[in-house]
Amino acid sequence: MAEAPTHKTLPRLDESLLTHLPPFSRLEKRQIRKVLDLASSRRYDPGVAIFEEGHPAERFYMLLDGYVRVVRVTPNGEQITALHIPAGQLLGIARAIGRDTYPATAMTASESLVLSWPTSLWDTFVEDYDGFSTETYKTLGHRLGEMHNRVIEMTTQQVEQRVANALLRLINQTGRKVENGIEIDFPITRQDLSELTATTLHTVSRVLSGWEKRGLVESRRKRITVRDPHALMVLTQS
DNA sequence: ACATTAATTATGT
DNA sequence: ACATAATTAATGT
Repeated sequence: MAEAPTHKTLPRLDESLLTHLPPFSRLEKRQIRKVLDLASSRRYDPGVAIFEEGHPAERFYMLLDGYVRVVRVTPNGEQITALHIPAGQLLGIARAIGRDTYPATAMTASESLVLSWPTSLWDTFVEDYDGFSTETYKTLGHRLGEMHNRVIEMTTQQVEQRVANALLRLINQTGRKVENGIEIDFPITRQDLSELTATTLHTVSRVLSGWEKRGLVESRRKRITVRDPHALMVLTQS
C-alpha cells in the first residue's frame, strides 16, 4: 500500500550494466553512456507496483536485477498473473505495441533494480540504435507465445498438468540451480501459483504435497525447488 | 475432477 | 504476539 520511502538514485550507473543485454548489446560504449545518462534508476521492495494497468504509459523500464510479475485484474477483482519477467528484460513497453496505457500491472516479485526512461524516448531509441527494435520484438513475441500457450493449457489440461507446466516454465525462466535441483529464484506462494494456473491455492497445496511425497519437488514457505523436472514433463503429457 | 468452506498448524517478523 | 502462509478434512457442484 504505502509507497516505499527509500527512493535512492544510485551514485553512478556503470556502462557494463547494459552492454550485455540484448536490446543494447550492439551499441557503442558512448551510445550506452548516453542511454544511461537519460535513465533514472530505482530500487523496489518486493511486492510493490512499478506501474499499473490502465495508467498512462509514461515510462518504459529495464529490469536490471530481481523478478517482476505481470498481473492483470479480472472484472471480478481477482488477480491473474500473466507471466514473470527475469532480470535483463524490458517491461512497460506499451509503446512498442501501439498503446499509450499499460496493458497490465507490473509487481516486483523480489527486490528489484530497475532503470526507466520516458516513453517519449522510445521512438528515438528505435531509430538511433541498431537492433533495439528487432530484439525487443523478439522478446515480445516470445511472451505472447507463452501467454497463448497458457490459454490453451487452461482449456485443455487438468490442474495437475497445468501446475506442472507452470512450474516448468518458472524454472526455465527464473530457475537457479541448487544441490537438490532447480529452485525458483524468487518467493512464490501457492496463491501465486494458483493465479498462474487458474485454480485455488488449496488445490495447488495438495498437488505440491503429493509431489513432495513422491520426491518430485521440495518446498518450504515461499520457496519451491524442482528435484525432477523430467517427471513433471511426463506428467504434462498424460 | 474439481471448488468452497472452514478449522488447524506452521512460519516469519 | 501477531499476521501471513500452508495443510488438511469435510462438503458441495
